[in-house]
Amino acid sequence: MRGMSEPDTGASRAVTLRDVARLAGVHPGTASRALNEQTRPLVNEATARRVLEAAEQLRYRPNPIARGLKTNRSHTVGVIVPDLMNPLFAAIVRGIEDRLDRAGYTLLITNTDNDPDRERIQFEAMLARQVDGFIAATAQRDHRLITEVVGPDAKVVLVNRRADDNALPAVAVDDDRGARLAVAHLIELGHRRIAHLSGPHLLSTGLRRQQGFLAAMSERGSDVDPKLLDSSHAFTEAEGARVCRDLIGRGVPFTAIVAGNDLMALGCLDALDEAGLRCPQDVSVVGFNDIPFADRFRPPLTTVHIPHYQIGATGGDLMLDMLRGADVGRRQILLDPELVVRESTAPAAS
Amino acid sequence: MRGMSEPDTGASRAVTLRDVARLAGVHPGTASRALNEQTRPLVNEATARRVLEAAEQLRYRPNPIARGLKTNRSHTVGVIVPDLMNPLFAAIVRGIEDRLDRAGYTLLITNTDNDPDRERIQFEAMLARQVDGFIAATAQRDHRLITEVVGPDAKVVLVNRRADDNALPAVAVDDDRGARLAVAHLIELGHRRIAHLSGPHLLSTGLRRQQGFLAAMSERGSDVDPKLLDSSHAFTEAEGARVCRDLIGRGVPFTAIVAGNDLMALGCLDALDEAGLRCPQDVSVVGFNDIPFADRFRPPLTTVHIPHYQIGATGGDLMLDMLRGADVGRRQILLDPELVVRESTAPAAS
DNA sequence: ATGAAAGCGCTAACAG
DNA sequence: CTGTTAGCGCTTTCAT
Repeated sequence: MRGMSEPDTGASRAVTLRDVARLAGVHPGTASRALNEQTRPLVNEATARRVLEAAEQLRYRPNPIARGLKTNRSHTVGVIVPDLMNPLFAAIVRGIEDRLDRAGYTLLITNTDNDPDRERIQFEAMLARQVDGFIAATAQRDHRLITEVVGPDAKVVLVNRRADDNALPAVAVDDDRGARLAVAHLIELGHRRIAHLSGPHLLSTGLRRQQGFLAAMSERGSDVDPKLLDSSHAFTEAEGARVCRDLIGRGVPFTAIVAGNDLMALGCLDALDEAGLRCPQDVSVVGFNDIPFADRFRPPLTTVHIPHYQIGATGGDLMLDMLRGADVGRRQILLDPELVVRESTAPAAS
Repeated sequence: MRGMSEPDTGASRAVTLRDVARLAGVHPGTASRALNEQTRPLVNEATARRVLEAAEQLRYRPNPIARGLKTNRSHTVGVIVPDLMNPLFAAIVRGIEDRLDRAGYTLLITNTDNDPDRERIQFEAMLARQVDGFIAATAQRDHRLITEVVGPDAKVVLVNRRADDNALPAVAVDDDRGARLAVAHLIELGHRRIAHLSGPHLLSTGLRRQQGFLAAMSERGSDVDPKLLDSSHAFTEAEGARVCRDLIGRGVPFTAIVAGNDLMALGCLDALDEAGLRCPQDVSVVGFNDIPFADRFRPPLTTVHIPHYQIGATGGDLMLDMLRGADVGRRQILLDPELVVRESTAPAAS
């Protein structure tokens, strides 16, 4: 009868706790206690050693699935980002991974492409998979979507985003300060007619940067022509190009643009180019985020640097705190942005 | 006694199959059958409907952990890449994710930074987590590391890499053809003294591209000066710069470089710049991969385009085939590269 | 200090 | 067609 095809999962039956226990000549319960850091003190030292050795010898690997079923913890954390192909989020995820991995957690990573439906589905899928917590970089300012799906007392931390009411712990950059940095730089270069093309106002990074921009401009006595203000539907090159084309089409003069982020800045460069305007000779452009390769672009992009990796790492730490049962409340960790001056900005053409 | 702090996993006890069964007035076994596509035909239609409704009403979400423990399948696939921050791999992962997600699989993604120790650890961790299969973009030409760790009959597919003996199913690009495309282009531009700075020869992409380069050169009657050949320790900007500096330092004249990949090409640009050589006026540079933003670089990079997303998607499909029990054997799927001419190449200075 | 036994949530073999 | 039973691999009372 052999040769009958079995389900064949590919693995030659894994060694289980019982195998270890048998080899060590103890009861599985004892083996479990010996193998577990926490409970090891409960067991005779010599016995423990025997169990450890048996485990070693059999190359025993505990099955976290089984453990999770019992303990109701999966040692898994869900990470939800708009798009991994955006180098900003890739970097943030690396930061998260490094911290969580070290603590024995595995990541479930997923992209939403900023589609709320997809986001909801992904949250639910992760919930079903029993993740112990969520780290989200997709959140809208109004975090109801998340809260509704995962419930009020799920462990959630936001990265590179904040909720309006600060109800969710978050690690982000001080967008207001970042925008001010950009404005200050342009003003120093002699620019007065500065446009701001912001990201979607549903996102904290879209709205707050605009608020910072507006505040900085008014504090420096520069009125902002509303015609020099617009916001995109997404933080993408295509959307950056679109709003920039609109801006140019309005015929209102301007000598500089503060873009919602680097990708939008890239779109602006395209639109300017199409219109025969050169950067920085005719129009200066400032981005936001300082994504990898920003220094390689043509021209190298002046932009507001944010500590990508650090945002992720700090977010990971925050999640670990929560996972350990700490009450982080509605902690908001704001990291500092920094202006990086490169070649997409120049003195205003007078 | 209430108020005693319990483990508090954050979730208010999830609704289980028993709850559904109770509400529908059936035995949990029946509920299970009704809920499962596969086994639904086994149960009375009316009963099934009742169960489905109960499930709906309670917002029941099956617990895949528990299911997995029983069925010995986790519906999870491990994805191992060198570095998600490399836009090439981010794109490949998106391709994988789209296919697998659609089929109900969840991804465990991890980076190795090309560290074999880390790679081994990650494979083991995923194995412990009971993944149903592995998709690896990290594999060395000698795949022993993988095979040793996961065993001979684990389900593995390689993406953007191949094993020397073709023992592992793989989705990759025809590196040989890609390299030939690059050489043909340069020769047409009048270049004769062409250098090749390849990636690590431990990786198929490092070696095969070099072989293609060599073959193309000799077929076209151009001898290759061994002094114009070198290989790096990693596919990175830093390594590209290093080998290019070495190349320049050797004092052997050359007018063009075929770089192991785009990142190395970027490093070459840096090294050329340091040496006061301009690209493309003095030296032409061709990359490989056509990573996102390659068209934005200074100068826009002439490079061999490969279908990133498609590699991932096809790899995902291949994995799904295996997961469904198909015998894919040692199938090697080779996708076609395409030369994209931009501004980092120009006619040879005579 | 250790063994016994129950059970996490689910599926599957077996009855009926 | 449906209920019963057992058990996936592990942890955790409860005894002893």
